[in-house]
Amino acid sequence: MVMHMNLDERKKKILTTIVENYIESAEPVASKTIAEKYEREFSSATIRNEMKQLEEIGLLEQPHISAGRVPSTKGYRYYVDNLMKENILTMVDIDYINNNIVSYGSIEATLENAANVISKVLNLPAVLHIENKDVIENVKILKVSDKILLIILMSKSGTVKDVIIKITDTVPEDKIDELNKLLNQNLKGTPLESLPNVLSSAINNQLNKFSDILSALAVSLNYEIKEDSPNNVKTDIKSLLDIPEFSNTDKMKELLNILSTKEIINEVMEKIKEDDVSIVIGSEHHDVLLKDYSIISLDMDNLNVNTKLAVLGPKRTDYAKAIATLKYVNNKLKNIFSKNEEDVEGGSQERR
Amino acid sequence: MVMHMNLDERKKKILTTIVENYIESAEPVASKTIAEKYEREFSSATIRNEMKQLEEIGLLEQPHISAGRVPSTKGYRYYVDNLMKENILTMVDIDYINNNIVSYGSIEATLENAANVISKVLNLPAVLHIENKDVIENVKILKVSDKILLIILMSKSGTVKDVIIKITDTVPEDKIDELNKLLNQNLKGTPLESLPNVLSSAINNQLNKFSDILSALAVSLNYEIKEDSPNNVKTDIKSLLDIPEFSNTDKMKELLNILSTKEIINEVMEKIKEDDVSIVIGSEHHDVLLKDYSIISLDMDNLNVNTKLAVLGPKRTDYAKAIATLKYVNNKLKNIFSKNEEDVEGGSQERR
DNA sequence: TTTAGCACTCTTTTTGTTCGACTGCTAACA
DNA sequence: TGTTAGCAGTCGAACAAAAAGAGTGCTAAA
Repeated sequence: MVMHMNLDERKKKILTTIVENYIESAEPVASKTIAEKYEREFSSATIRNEMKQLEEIGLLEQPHISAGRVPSTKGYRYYVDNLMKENILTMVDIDYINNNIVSYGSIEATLENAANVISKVLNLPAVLHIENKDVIENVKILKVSDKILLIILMSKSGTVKDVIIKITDTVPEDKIDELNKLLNQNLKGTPLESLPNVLSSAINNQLNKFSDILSALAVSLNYEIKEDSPNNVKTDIKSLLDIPEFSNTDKMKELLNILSTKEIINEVMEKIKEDDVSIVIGSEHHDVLLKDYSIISLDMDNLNVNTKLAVLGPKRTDYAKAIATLKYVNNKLKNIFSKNEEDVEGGSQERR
Repeated sequence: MVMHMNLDERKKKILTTIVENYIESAEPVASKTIAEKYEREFSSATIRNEMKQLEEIGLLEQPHISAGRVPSTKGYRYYVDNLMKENILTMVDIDYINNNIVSYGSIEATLENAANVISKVLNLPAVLHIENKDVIENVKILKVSDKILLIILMSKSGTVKDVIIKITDTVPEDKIDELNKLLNQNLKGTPLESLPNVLSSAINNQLNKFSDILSALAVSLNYEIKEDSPNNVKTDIKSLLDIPEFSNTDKMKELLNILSTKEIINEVMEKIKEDDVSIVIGSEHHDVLLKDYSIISLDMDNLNVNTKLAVLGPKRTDYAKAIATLKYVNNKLKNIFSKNEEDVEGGSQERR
């Protein structure tokens, strides 16, 4: 995907200026603006000539003949691959991140919070995709009181999920022991994700005499998993409305539509593969609906959880800042998770 | 608040038509439209005379001289108090509600889901306010494994909250028993809401030798409570954008602003008192920011949880449908909760 | 009391005009 | 050969004027 093309220094300068100017202002950039920026190192006429050539090789576009130039998808690509300088986050952003990236109870909650922080810093929607590869190691049933059972699911990696079940009739101790044994046999090695399915098929087969207890368990787990599976999009709509690209209703609807269409987001998330920040710009997307959007994403593996985090914005996104933010947050998260690993990872229970 | 005023039948007819027409179309209603609707039972000129009188008593307004009429706040009020017929929900809506109002694990989850359903049916933002008056009855600590403790909080009403705590150093059995005793002494009778505060002050006093365990508990509870306290607003932004009142960016921002301003929403929620559906229209609100909005709300008490559910819309809201929906959902919820009560209430653990 | 009809008002839509922002090109210049 | 000043040309944005349309209020008559 990396774009090579031999541009002379002046063309690089001009392209850089146009991209960065447009990212900031959302207005097409005129030759005069560039000439002034370089204090008339070259005249606007010269720049016009250069711009024309840049347009011919497809790096720039002109909304209409009497307008300035705007980067094309190829233009952004060239900029991202060759011209962009590393962004240094402002102290404000760094402080915000430092104060807000913290460890919550569970890995999931910690990551959700991180997605929220990223969305706030970049003022763009952040999409979080968590794939929990953890499998169940051990099941424990405790009788809390006469009519309350506690089922504790411990996973291979050491995380714990627990569910409280209220039952109608008292169950004798030995029955509970039996169920405990059976559950261990049936569930050991089951990935957390497929737990509800495995459980419901178990209810229909060997374990049907415990169907009361187990279906209560299934309902509760199902709710949790149902909750998480619609892609986890974090964004502040109010501030999105301030972005010129989304300040009209139709564009806003388009964006919301993209964000709520599982298929689109899933396809995007699945394609994230590299273990670093990756960027897909406008028409580089497979889906035409995304032709005006860019996605900056990060693939990170923490413990047994494969996490993908993506930020969706207009093509005119501050790529450098987005990358810097994702990387910085990622490092913070790595610290948190590795520290937890040392101590004894996690703080408490899996919530939300 | 109920409005009385002697209108003759024809005026009532006309007012009703104007309100209902405007609720449906969002366009000022013209005399001609009304005349046609009644198949020229009376001429448009007659209706114009009537409309003028209705305007004089303050029930109608005219956006400008050559426009039709729009109900004033007083007009809506008169309609709601005297003219409105009971709405019969469509089969589609009833089916949707029947299929989606179900009991989830906890009361909170069930109510949140209900708020979501209401928001979907009415296509308006729904605000949920849960005030849990339940107090802690009993605390139990279980040692799940060497480094994992489970703390179970049972409330007076029988609901259960539990938290898993991972600890660094193994704690001997007798220490745990001691902590358990102390916790019971300290927490019994504490309302769930003030748990984090009580806990953190306990850490600073008698219980400070268990601060490791207790602060982990506090963090986890804090997260939960922090999550819930920003008022629980359920809405689908995408479809809100289709409502004429919110289809421009500024109005949308205003709405989002209202919904995210705790003070406004809290004040509104606190005022909800009657044990039935109540309606506040436009300028009847204390807060001028709400002058273009109406709130239809429901106060329901389930078990130990005082629940208030409000729907916020433009003044041009379909009040009859809103009322019908709230009532219908409320009945469904009452069924669910009373059934749970019988069986053994709840299904499982408190989640989310 | 009702109503037909018309003058009047105000908004919305359309059309026309001007203004300004840029470019592209040409011709001159270094 | 590359650079630049200058100017004609293009197009959008802003503004103004004109026309169309929607409704009312009022008058006068039924």
